[in-house]
Amino acid sequence: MTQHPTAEERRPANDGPKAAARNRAALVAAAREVYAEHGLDAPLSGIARRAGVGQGVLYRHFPDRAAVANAVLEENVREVEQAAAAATANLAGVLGVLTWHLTESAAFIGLLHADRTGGRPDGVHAHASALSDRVARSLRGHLTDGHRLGASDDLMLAVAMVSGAVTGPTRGERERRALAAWRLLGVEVGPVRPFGG
Amino acid sequence: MTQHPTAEERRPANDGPKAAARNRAALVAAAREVYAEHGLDAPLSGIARRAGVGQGVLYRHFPDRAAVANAVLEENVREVEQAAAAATANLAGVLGVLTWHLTESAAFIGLLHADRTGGRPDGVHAHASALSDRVARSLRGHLTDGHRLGASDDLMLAVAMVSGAVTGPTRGERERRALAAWRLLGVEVGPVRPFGG
Amino acid sequence: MTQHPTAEERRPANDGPKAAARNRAALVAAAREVYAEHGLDAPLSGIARRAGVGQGVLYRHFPDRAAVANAVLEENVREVEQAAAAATANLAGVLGVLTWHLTESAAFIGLLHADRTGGRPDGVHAHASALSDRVARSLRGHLTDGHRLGASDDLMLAVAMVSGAVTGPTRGERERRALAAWRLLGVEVGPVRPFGG
Amino acid sequence: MTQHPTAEERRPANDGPKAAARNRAALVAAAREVYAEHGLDAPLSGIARRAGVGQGVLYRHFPDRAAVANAVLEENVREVEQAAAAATANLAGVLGVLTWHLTESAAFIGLLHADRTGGRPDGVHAHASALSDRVARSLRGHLTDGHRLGASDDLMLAVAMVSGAVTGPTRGERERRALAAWRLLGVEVGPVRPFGG
DNA sequence: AATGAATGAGGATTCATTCAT
DNA sequence: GATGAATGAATCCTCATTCAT
Repeated sequence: MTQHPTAEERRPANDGPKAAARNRAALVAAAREVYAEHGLDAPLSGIARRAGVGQGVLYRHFPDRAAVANAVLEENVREVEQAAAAATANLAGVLGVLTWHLTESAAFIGLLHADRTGGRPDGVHAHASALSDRVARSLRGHLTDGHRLGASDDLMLAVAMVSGAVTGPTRGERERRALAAWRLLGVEVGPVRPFGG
Repeated sequence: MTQHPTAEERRPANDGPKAAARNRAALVAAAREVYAEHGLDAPLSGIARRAGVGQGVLYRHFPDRAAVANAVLEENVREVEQAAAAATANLAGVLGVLTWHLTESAAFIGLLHADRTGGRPDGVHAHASALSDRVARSLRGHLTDGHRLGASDDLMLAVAMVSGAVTGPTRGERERRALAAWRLLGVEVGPVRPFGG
Repeated sequence: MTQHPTAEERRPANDGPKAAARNRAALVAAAREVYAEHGLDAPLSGIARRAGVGQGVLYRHFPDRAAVANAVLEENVREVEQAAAAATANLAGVLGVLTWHLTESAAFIGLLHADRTGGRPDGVHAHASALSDRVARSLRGHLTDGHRLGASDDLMLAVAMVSGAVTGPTRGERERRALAAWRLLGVEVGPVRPFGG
Repeated sequence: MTQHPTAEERRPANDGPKAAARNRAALVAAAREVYAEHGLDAPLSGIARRAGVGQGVLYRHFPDRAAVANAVLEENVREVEQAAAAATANLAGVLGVLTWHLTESAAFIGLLHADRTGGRPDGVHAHASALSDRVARSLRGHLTDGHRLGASDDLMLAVAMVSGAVTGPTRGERERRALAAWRLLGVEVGPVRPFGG
């Protein structure tokens, strides 16, 4: 009679190095969802659980809770940068992509509020400032002479304002409010969609 | 089993019932400061400490953490209402007072983001929605025909946008950014000052 | 904001998952002792301390204080059921085992007082009622025709009465009083001993 | 225009020494109710509130929580003593009065469990032992030769057993169970009623 | 490389008790 | 003599983080 391990005995699969990347992606995705549902202060354990991994894995990939938030934001910023770098890019189009991230990602909202003094986990703030700069750089490149938001500072201020407009409402409301906000600012915005979407 | 204070020693002064009102005011003031420094999730113990009272006093005056936040917001809203009710009030003047509160009170920032779904302590949200309505009512009364923000909804959206503009920066920066934000919106705003100030 | 362990120092041993079962058992045993010494309302922290584990471990194994008490009672009831299920079981023998548990386990005393309305932590009561039923079922099976406690209700009432007789006295006294109580009831009881003991 | 204090300004009536006795009685009555509803560990503040007096008054009359419980028990015992001292008293009658107190007073239940080691506020236990002795003395005087519970110890054991029988059930159930318990013990009990009732 | 148990500090909340008025 | 606010210790409970396996 051969013996085979029962389900209870079988150790969780260790898929080797391949799994590492997969786990990291799952964690970032889970974090994005959890942040959307429970805010940036949500327990890390919930993120690990939703990602389907142990707590240890989270710590293997991210040294602390700030690193998790940064990873989520990093993704958003990178997409905006890619949109800005595209051959056919123009300001309206990039703002459309940016607006999409504002409406889809609760964590991204407030990114542009980088100098904030309180309430955010340490480390998030520091990195956020750098990310905010990257967004500013991406937009600045497409700012044409004579644009209503002539100064780069005005442009980022406007982004912060739109961000304020979508803070709070449920996801469904956000796009409507974002577009209304841009309209109040007299700025033309391209279709609200992810880069390449 | 139950408690045994262990402290048969001295006991800090008990200023009697007279102190009640004073303590409540001290708590609200302390909360305002703590919120500004550490955000709405700051430990209640810190608020009590800064107010110079025991933890129990805080709970005597406010049943839960939402009640503390509500008390702080209530003060802000009341001032805006008073400004709106003044005989000589006009929209620009009321917005000036409103803007002052946005720049001075971190807790007030985001009040107009009432429908937010996550991350805020329960109960804050519910009351915030009502407070937001009171602000809307106060402003609406002074909205003149043909104003750039003709619809009341646009007006509150604009307030939320300015709120976004001042979220994050240190206090010194806020007034400058708030005024810049109103300028981008093409809205005239009176002097930024407290009601009666 | 959140936690900062402050303790970059040493850290007690973590015996790994193997310890889980051991810890749970240690907690139940510790709870039994603590209940005996300080009653059902004793602080959970004391139970964790006596079990030699951190507070968190207690909460990992038992969601709330009711669950701890239930786990302790569960053990008592299971032993009675096993005694009743034994091939050679008869009423006197089962009552002997039951009596042993009454005299040894302060938490078990009062289990049969299930409908109590006040003073017990919520949840204990609910489960206690079910446990009481299991005891009743175990005894009923051995109730012979013409027994002095002919009705099953009378039998459980008698158990409650004996329980009352042993409530309070120190452990040494309990067995004596329990036997005296059964004698007053005119019921024959086998040797007072644990099942299999 | 004469002035009269508004309701807000009027200080609570100070009815002088007369009120003292009234307050004490109100506190004991309130304690009895609160104990029945929430158990012996109920907050003292609730007792004061239900008595309609400030917390300070409670502490004026009773030095600590044990004193409150003792005062409640004292009343019960005194009634039993009075029943025992009555000219026409006999054992059945006194047991009827005793039983009434068992069924009516949650605090009285368990009094006869005097040697209990844990869970009760310190000081209750000590006094309870003395009270228990007074009950024993009251009953002993009416124990006739040849009674089923010939020894005084048996008599008090029986009382403890009946006490166990009524611990837990809702008030409505208690009298029924108490009578059933006495029946199982083969003891005749007079009408269950307060002394003089 | 993953798991998930354990630790333990921190923050919330509740009362017993004191005391100025 | 009464009131009820204040104090603050104790307990509950929740996570961030570590680490044996």
